Amino acid sequence: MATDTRERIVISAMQLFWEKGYGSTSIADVLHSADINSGSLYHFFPGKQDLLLAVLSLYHEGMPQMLLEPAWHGVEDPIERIFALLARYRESIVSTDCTYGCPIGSLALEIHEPDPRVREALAANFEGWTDAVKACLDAAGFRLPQSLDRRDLAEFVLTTMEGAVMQARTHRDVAYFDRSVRQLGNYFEHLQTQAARQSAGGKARSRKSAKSTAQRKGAR
Amino acid sequence: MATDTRERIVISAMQLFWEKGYGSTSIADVLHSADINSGSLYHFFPGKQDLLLAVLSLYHEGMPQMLLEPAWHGVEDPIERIFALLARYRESIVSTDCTYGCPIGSLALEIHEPDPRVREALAANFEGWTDAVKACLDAAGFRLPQSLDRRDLAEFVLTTMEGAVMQARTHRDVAYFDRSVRQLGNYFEHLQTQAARQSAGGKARSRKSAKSTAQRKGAR
DNA sequence: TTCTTGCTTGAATGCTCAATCAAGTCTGAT
DNA sequence: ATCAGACTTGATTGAGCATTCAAGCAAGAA
Repeated sequence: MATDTRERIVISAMQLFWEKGYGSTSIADVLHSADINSGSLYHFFPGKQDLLLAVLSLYHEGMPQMLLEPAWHGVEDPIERIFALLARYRESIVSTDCTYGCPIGSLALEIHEPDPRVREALAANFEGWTDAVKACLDAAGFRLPQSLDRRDLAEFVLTTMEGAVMQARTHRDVAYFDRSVRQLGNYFEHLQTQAARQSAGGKARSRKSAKSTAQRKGAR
Repeated sequence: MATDTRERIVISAMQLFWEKGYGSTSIADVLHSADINSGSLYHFFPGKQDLLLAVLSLYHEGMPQMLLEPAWHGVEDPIERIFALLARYRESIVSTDCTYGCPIGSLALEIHEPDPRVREALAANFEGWTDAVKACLDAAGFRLPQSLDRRDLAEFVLTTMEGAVMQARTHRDVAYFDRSVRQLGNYFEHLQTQAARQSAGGKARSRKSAKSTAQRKGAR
């Protein structure tokens, strides 16, 4: 069936781009992996780049089912969910012997002169990721300081994940990932004790704590 | 002169790998940029990969002069030096219209099946970077908690830089870099107030604070 | 049955690339 | 002056690449 072929192509490409990168994956690789001929591929996709766009779409649209749901299964606490998400990436690093990393991050750094549509698709993937983390941070409510911008922190979680994956892959050692995540955990603990202190003090002097909410540093 | 040619080749390759990446830079690009013929290049380097190794060596050996000294000129405070280093990367992002990032990070994620020597050269560059940051953290002495592992934090600074650069490049917007660095700054402030609290309390109950030093979480 | 449309086949095209090599030139030592 | 070794020249090779295309197939509509 036609849909089936198209799907096989995209899945094969997704896997190969993850393993070998975009540039090092040839169309012939995809054809072989999906067990089709070049004509079929070019029937569905004008060129290699459009195939990349389809892969990035699949990552974006599949994020809830392919990434978030498995990571969050059985985890309800919003802050735990953030670290469960990071743990999911850890598993993926370990299960590939520290050779593959975050597919989006790898593509983002590999492609130096991206077509605007590719760049936007990459950015949309990052955006979706941080949105998911931000939702957790919002759900954490008063456990985090009110003065804290939750989107900034969500972006920082992504920053940590990507930087940590990069080092683990380069050193072929998950411990590099673990140590960075532990530092992020330490930061979260600091933030939570700060929030606890503020809300404890806030009951005594509620007018002042209201002021500190307005005090947010970075207006976006 | 011979040395001159070799140097021109490596400098050209360094620039091109940064701009276009390793895979997208052809030998012909290097030949044109260095204004030489292929025979000369292959006289000095057995192949393209050896040229990459030479570039990575140059980054590694040139780090003090090419990166640290300019970044730290006029900055003495060790913690300020860390953020001055990050500010240097910020400049480089801005001056390339958010198109280029950290050359080492880009290469680290671009090259998927690296020759062991390439992987080690990349790792050595990261190591050199974190060593430099760790030296700052060591110099910060009691301003940071004694329970804190300074190498872990140094790695976390690199993590932040790489992740922040990646996002700024992908979104073509330095603000992403700035926000992550600001979060790191916030973490540093927390650490410093924690250290201040501990050392203030430590004077009163010095035996207990000695215990908290031994309490370090992550034995490496 | 016949036609149309969506899909498939796989050889062919033309290009780019890393790497090679035989023939040189330049330099400094003897 | 002669020679050796270091370096340079630039055309050439051959492999791999993305993409094209003419020809075919299958299945539902008319």
